[in-house]
Amino acid sequence: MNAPEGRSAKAAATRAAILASARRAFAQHGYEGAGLRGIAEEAGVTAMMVNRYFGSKEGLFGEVVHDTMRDPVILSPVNLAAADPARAFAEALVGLTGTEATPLDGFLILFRSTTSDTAARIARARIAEAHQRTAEGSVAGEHAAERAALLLSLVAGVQMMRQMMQLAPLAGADPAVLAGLLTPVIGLLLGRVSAPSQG
Amino acid sequence: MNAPEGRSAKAAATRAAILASARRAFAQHGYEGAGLRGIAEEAGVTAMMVNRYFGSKEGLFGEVVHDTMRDPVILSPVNLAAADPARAFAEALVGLTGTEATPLDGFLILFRSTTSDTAARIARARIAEAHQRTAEGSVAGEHAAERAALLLSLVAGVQMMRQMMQLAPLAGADPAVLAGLLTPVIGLLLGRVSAPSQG
DNA sequence: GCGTTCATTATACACCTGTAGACTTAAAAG
DNA sequence: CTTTTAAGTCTACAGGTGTATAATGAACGC
Repeated sequence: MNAPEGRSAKAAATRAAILASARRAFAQHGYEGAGLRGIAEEAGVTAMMVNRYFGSKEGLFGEVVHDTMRDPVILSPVNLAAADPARAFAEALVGLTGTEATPLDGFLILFRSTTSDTAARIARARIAEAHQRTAEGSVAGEHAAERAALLLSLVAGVQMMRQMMQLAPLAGADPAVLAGLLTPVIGLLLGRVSAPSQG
Repeated sequence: MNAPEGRSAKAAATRAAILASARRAFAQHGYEGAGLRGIAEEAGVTAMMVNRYFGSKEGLFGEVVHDTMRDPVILSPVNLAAADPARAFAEALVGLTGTEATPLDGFLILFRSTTSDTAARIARARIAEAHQRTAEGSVAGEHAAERAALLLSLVAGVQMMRQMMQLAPLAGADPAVLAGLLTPVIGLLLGRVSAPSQG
């Protein structure tokens, strides 16, 4: 496909391949369930390359999490700039297909890796971070912290029921219907009342 | 503490001890993360007792899931018989402390075990089952299937953010506040409008 | 009493895990 | 060409996993 120019370019490509493979593996099998040999094989190299480029499995996981969580998780400011933030939010949540690499991949990785103490600590810190960002920037009204937490819970729950449990009405239903149902709920949690607009 | 009468009574006690230990272990570390030796040690026996009583690790997991999921998961009919179903539902959800064995332990076990293909299949079937029960028995109005799925997502999300991610506003906040915030949300999803009643 | 039965343990096996060190191989520099 | 440098692999090790088989030891029926 693309011919690398030098050895260092190839090295960077290998590193990226490992990272991509690791992201998929961690999202699917969790921290403990994913094996270095499997990750390396999917990247086309040996398991030792992981240790060469990332020091250890823990180091690789940290890099993956850092990489995936770099962009603001869900509540990107673009949603709030819309005329109807709740509807924009709902549509953004529903619109994510979940099959490809989405910003919510990070959620899967974090939740699937909570069984490991090492990964759980990282995951909790990331979630608390996202929560604080949500509470400060997106939620209005009283009990903003609680509202933000519930909003985060809803997003996480929907994503899990869809991606992990493959619940039919969420995985294969009409996105418009889901968005319509979610809009008032999210509006309630955001503290910004949105027009019902159903009928 | 309690003196067993015979050897068969002691055997039953051992079996129960293994089952209880396994439930805790699976809920905390997931299917793959939990080790038979650890489960057995916490039950005060050797790892081989697990195979003796349950055949294999997979058999043990199946028994644990069956045992935990025996009672209706969350939407017990008692909630719907209340004067304000949404509020009763919200209070029931918030009231679960999560530290002891609750009906929602099953959720944790299922979600934590989705990394294993074997366990994932069982988990999906159980969730689909709970969804159908919810959609048919508790949710009113149009798009009952989608509403039930979103309600299940909310419950699962709250429980995860609290038990797995230990998000502060959910893990340690005032239950009354959370219930007050959740009531209208749940009412919206149930399709039964509940009185605001926050004055 | 003896012999049987069954709960329980001890030992062992084959496999998998993450990782360390020595080795190979190919690209760059002289 | 030769030498050097770094990417990549091979082999191996210590520890863990689930599990099968053999041995132990105490409670039961006779």
